[in-house]
Amino acid sequence: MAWGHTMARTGEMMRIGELAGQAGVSVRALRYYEEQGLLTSERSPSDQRYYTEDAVDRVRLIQLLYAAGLNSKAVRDIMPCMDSGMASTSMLELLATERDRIDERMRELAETRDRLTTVIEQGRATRG
Amino acid sequence: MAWGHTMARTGEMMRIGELAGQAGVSVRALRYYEEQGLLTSERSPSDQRYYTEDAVDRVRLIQLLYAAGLNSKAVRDIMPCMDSGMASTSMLELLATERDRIDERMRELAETRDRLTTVIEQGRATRG
DNA sequence: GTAAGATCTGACACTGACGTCAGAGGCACA
DNA sequence: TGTGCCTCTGACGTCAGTGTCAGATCTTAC
Repeated sequence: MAWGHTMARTGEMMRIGELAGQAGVSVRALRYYEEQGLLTSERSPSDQRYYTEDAVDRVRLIQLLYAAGLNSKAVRDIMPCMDSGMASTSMLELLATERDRIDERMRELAETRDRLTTVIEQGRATRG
Repeated sequence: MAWGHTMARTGEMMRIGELAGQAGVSVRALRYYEEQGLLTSERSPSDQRYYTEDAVDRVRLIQLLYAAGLNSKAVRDIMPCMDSGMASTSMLELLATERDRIDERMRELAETRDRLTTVIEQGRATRG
């Protein structure tokens, strides 16, 4: 599976279905991520996408960021620093902003959970 | 503002615009909540909605539950127990399930925040 | 009584992250 | 050389939580 000089790595690469399976997302989602500029792929001469193992972690990170309430644009903006570990001052601000947003969401979640817990305790007490 | 025997409370009531303002949501959202069975209102003879003060907290709770990732149906299902403090066994299970879901979301958020923090620290170290 | 603003009921628009389908082509195995 | 599964692009569908608009009615202030 080496289609010439365009290949980056000679290690085993996987096609989109396998990546989807390993990362626990749909094939459609992966194509969508690529469309949004969050994920890249090598293409075979017949335009089939091929990925390295690294892509699995990357996809999981994307999912984490989505789950944290970031949208495609926000994810696209911060992915470069997540990759490189390098960040300009403005990037650092962006990262800090997103982190603060996550903290805020965690506070809200904690409040909601506490309210649910209260009701649960109350209900258990009521019915012995 | 007493339109007869249908009125529940003689205390001051507010119209939809004021509730929206106090609860920090749009008028449209309030009508949607009612449509979904999450919020009720007294109606004047000319079909204008009137709310008591309690509605403010209720709307905030709805928002909290939405923010926690519950959809309309889930909110509708658990609101009765939130109101009454009473819950059947199956209701308690439902509440516990939702609480566990929230715990899981909090864990994910914590992980994401930690990863962001790592990158931030790294970036700060890199540029002094 | 009249003008201004709030509210009413539909109903269609929109956004984001996909699902789903159609029609065409690729890959592997016999 | 078929056959069965995978993948491709493109495009429309979905779902939730609204935004927005139209046209009518209500309320409030002067």
